[in-house]
Amino acid sequence: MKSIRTRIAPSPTGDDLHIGNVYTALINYIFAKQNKGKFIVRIEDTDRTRLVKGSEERILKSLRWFGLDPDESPEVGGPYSPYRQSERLELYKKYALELVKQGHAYYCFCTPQRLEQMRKEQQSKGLPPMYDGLCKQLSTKNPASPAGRQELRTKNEKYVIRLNVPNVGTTQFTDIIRGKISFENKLIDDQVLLKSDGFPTYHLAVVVDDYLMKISHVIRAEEWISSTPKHILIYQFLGWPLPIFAHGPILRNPDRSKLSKRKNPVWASWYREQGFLPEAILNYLALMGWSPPASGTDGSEIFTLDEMMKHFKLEDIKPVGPAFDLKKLEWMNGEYIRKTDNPKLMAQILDFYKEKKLPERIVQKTIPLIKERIKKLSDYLPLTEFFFNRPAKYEVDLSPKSPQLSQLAQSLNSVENWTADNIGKNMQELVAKKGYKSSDFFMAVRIAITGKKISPPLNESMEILGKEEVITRLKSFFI
RNA sequence: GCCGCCAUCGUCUAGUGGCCCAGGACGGUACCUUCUCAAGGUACAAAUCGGGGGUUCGAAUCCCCCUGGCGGUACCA
Repeated sequence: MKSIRTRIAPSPTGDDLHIGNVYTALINYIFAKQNKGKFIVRIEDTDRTRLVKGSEERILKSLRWFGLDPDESPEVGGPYSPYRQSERLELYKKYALELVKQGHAYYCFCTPQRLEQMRKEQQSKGLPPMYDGLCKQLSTKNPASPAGRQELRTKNEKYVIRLNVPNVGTTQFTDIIRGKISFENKLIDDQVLLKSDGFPTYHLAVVVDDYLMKISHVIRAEEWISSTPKHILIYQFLGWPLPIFAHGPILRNPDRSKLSKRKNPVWASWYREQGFLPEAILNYLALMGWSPPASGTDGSEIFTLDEMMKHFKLEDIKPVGPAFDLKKLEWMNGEYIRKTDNPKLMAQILDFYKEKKLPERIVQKTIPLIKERIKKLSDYLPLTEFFFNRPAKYEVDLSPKSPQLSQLAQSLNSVENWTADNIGKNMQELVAKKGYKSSDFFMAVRIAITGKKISPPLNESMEILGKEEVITRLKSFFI
């Protein structure tokens, strides 16, 4: 069997790895790995105007954070280097010229202004905006080689190379996820292949690289469906075998438009900074358009990458564009936090707040108290701040409770063995002896100690804080 | 406009002709537990399977039309 090779091809034009790319990467990764194949990352940096500095590094870093480690990439190299398109310019040029030589592509000298004008006219006539083929006619009128057309022009004049799409027939392909899809050739535009700055467009570069890098399955998002016939034409003109295509859904905003940074957090870094765990995000993403089969699994929506690999089938992905639901992601993240063992969770929290340099001793003790109370790592500090600093303000005015707090301080002073159990017992006895209303009393204590109406369990918190500190905090209300 | 893809609870989905007057999960509501909040448990509400036609003894499941949503329509990817 032919070896399976998949790839993702992010372009470094944004802040970081886009969550939609994470989704595509996940599917490509799973599919490659379950077939003992290779997962490749290729950086598509052919748009010089939109290039964002540092973007590539952050994309690669985020991919590592998710554990979706590529077998070949600009970082780790591989047998088909380089994996950055800006370093492969000669290749694209070579094949573009070959297409020109065969008459499957031609030089175009039209200016952006003319193109804009042309489209305007077409639109006003209700026609689909497409290149009108002016330069193609000129080049065919000239019986010399199409390349000769270039010589007719002044040396410095800018040109592009366009794909010569036949105006008859149809181009079709079978998509693993969607079945047969076909397009009429006469509706396919003479796409620019090589830009005037010498860089290829996506359409040329993707075909050349996928062929040269022996990509077996092109698994990408739905937005590429309508350019696929252009790619197929290029494969055919160059006499190359077609890869297998699979177009997954694109993630949607809650309003169902294509997931965008204006309406939803999209950068991997945002999720990291919010304290989402990479495993949880991947698990959540896996559920977009796919679900574990009823047989062979317990039907749980919580599963590891390994489990997913056992059951995943590319053809089972649903083509419907799913809305991204942050609420469900948060729930799932909470599930993962609760599943994490305490030492590991402590390490994650310490790392998450590394610039704050939280004392490990206290963090360690608080873990059991907050584990089932946080959904994201960023929920930790708001809940536990009182362990590290005395409350700066109190949510309720405690002055009317001063006598009770004073009694408590006195009573607590007699506790010899400062444990949660003993503290609890001592307080219960005081409540019984004095006939306090217990919910009021404990709320007052809670606020006195933590500053807030909502807190981790009181007794345990007081144990961690220590007798001296607890009494000091109580004293501030009656001295 | 044109081309293409898609269509089951608010959301993610199960479901491939009878087991479905549609199952699960998130979210919501109520109750239990409880010194707060969570977590956990139990229950409830929530889809006339977008609409209309077929095919069939029988359709969420197959076919057609309509509608709607989305994507594409760049010297962006």
